[in-house]
Amino acid sequence: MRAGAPGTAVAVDVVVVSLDPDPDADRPVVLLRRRAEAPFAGAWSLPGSRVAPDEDLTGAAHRVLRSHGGLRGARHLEQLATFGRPDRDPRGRVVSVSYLALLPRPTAAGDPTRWWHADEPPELAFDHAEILASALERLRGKLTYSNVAYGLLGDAFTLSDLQEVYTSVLGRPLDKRNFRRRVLSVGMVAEAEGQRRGSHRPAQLYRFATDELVLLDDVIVT
Amino acid sequence: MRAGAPGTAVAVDVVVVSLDPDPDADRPVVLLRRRAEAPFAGAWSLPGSRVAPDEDLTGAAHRVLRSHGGLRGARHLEQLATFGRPDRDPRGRVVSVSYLALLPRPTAAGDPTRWWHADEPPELAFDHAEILASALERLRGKLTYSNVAYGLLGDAFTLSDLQEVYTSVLGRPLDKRNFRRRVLSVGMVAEAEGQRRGSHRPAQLYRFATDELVLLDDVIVT
DNA sequence: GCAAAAGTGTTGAGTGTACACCCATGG
DNA sequence: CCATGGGTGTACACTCAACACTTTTGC
Repeated sequence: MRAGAPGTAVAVDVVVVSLDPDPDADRPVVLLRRRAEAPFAGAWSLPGSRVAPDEDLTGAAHRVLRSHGGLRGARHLEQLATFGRPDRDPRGRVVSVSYLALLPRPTAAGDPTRWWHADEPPELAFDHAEILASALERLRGKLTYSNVAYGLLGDAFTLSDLQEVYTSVLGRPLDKRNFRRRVLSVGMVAEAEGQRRGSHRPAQLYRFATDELVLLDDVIVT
Repeated sequence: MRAGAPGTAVAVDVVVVSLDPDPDADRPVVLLRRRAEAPFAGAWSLPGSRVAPDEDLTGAAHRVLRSHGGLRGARHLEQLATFGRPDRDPRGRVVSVSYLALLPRPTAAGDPTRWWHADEPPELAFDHAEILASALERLRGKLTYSNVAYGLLGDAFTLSDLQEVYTSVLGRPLDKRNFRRRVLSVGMVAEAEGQRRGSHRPAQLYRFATDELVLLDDVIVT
């Protein structure tokens, strides 16, 4: 592929983030793909693709998600930044538009992809370590002043689930009473029908007031 | 130019923002270029350029600033977003990486460029109206939680100058005492040597504590 | 009855907001 | 002495942060 094509190519790379399903892990995970060929053979990279000539950038990002099997579950996709150092790809000039995708649970990932803890990634190809870092920073920032958390939760969830999203991504504990008061008072979530049962007191289910990104006037956590 | 070149081209477009020097205007201004040729002949566009094969994206943005005469005075340059609708340029596929540049005063602009009030731009070519709008939104946001204002002020300025930057860009008045207390308490500025004199009490000069972008823990204005 | 997670209020400290007058200079 | 912008302090309302125990269920 790309045998000596001249000029500048445009690609998208997608940082696909979810949460470790182990309830005790409390860590975000990211989908990476092992590279079989040079350059960076054996290293891991973000899933990505060249942008087709008549394809929208967002469309290309969606295609990358689709091409990884079960990644239909993405509930949020946003553009991050564009990386264009001339030497970032040794094969030639490739400008990379990066995207952040969020999904509620890691889908089954077969070779050559795997989920990694986002805070301890393996050796990454190209400038993908930089892209990953900026994605995580953006996500942490947006949690505090928007409802992006919807990208990491299903349609119905408990307030403990929601709090777990926050503690996992931010990497620190939050006070339960203050957290609940806050998310309810800013109107981010509303009660849904039903409860979740377990070997303990049932928990009220909630849903997001809206499934679109909303920037909040107030901040959830400081 | 660009006679039938296939594939995807990459360009940068720069939203150059400053403040109307008329002290009563209190409005941000933006540099636009009148298009002589099709497409969009007669319309106005953001200054921009194709990215050269061995050129960094940031380098291309700097080159665009340099190529417009006196624009050496830019004190801030940051990437905004990348626009890539396949049909955004009728001549062929061009992906545009947009940048925001700030400078303290509008420099002399000769044909075919002119400064326009940013809130009442003329008819714009391509998707440049969208790019301009997102630039202004980003600037307003960053004023509140960072020291970007340094991009719109010289090395020494009075606190009234600084407040004028805020009221111009945000488009609303701010309480003088609260504003001063805030910018001083977050350590954004420090006293400089000297005063500015006029037909009134002299004003203490200040400078920014740092000339690099700093995200603040606290917010200047709500 | 035990384990496990859900759910719930109050208080004190600190911060944000509103507000009006005197000061120093140039002309 | 007048006009112009520069500079300053306080009181009140509100918000934020810290904190521990009871409830409901499954087993």
